[in-house]
Amino acid sequence: MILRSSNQPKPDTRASHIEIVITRILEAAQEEFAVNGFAGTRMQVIADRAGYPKANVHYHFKNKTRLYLAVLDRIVTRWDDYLNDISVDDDPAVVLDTFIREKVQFSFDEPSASRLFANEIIHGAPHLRKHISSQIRPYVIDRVAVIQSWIDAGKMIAVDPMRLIFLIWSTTQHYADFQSQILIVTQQKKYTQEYRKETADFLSKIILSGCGLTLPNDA
Amino acid sequence: MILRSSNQPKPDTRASHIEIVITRILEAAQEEFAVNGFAGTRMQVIADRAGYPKANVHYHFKNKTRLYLAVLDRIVTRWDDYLNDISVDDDPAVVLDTFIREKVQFSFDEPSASRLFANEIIHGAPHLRKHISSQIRPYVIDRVAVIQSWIDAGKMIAVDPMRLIFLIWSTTQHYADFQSQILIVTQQKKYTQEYRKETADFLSKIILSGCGLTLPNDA
DNA sequence: CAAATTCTTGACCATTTGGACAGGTTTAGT
DNA sequence: ACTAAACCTGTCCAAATGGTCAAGAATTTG
Repeated sequence: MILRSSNQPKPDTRASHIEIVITRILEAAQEEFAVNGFAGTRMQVIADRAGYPKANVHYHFKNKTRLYLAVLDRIVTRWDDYLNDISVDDDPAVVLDTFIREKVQFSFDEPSASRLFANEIIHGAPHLRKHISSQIRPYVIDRVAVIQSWIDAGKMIAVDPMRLIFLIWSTTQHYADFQSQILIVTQQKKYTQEYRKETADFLSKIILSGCGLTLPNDA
Repeated sequence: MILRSSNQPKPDTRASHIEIVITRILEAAQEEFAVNGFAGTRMQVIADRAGYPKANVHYHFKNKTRLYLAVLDRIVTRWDDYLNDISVDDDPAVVLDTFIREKVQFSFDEPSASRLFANEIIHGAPHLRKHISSQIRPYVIDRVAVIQSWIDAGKMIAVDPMRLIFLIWSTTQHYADFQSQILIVTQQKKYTQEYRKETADFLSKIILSGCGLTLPNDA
């Protein structure tokens, strides 16, 4: 009795199998690149981590640089998914609160993505210049305009909108990028669910307060 | 006529000469390590940058790791010099303002030091664990106690002191670590004096405000 | 079912790079 | 001035590593 695979949802057809292989390699690569940087990462280690021979990795990704770019691209795409639209009519407090909490969540949920990104920027963003000027910059300009309109409408006190965005980025990413330092200073083994929540609350509260804002449902 | 060198301040005595050599190597190494990370940095490039043959670098520093540690140690020492003492009797607004401005200045003045440090932390602080737990942690605990006493005395609103310190660290260091991104987004070639000043003003203002503080001499 | 295409992998290689070393040079001490 | 110690550097090398390749296995196609 030969089982034709077509009656099942093709659990192991060529395409889907490759997809799995690619994903496993990308995930392994992301962890390694995040921890060791580009130069410090060994193709052999990525291969081992993914569970394939090194030559297989080189079959799917022409070379180390291409693999790195693929990882970066994957991170950036997922990053963009987080970007929500905001409008002049929204309540600044609600928007900023949501924004801060989403960023905090991303940092805690995908620290290696955040670290890899940070690493790339620290080293001069050699592979991200284009993405920054074509994607991130327009995004920032857009948000700046909205925040400025809030200020003009007297909805919040006058603070430089772009630096406000940088401030939110830096404070939220800090918990991923500087995780090792924070864990040592706070003497934790890993972030607890409670610590994550209190961090989000703290950041939201102090930043909103810095903008002269309070959440609608606040006491 | 033989010039005895003892009347002059020995401009080229052995010790002082070595000092110069060591310093030049350390400076070159700091720049390279900051930009390329430990693994990505070539001893040859450091030597070239310092202006000595590679073998000379290896004479003064046993190996790459020792050189890296020496650079790190130099940074950490200079870092510690920035740490000013604070007391319960001080005005929170003044202390925080000073602290923020000093950190901002350090970021702008020594970006490579900040980046190298950040890099080390991102990669799990393999060479700084001890320093963090023996130097940084006590420092933080100390400041936390003072801030808490301010809160207890009603001098500022209740915010988690340790997270406040992390917030100041992250926002100030951001301008060094993420310099490449900020310059692209703001379309600058380099930070101007004006940008530096406005950044310090912005951060001081929004953070103090977030703590419910205002500077004594404010309008 | 046979051919063609795609995927997998062990073995191998060229290059890079940290570092050793020996011999030469300069400085300090007496 | 002479010796010993410290410093400098050209040359060489072993190890590590990204990447190649050819042959074999699996899958799709006609």
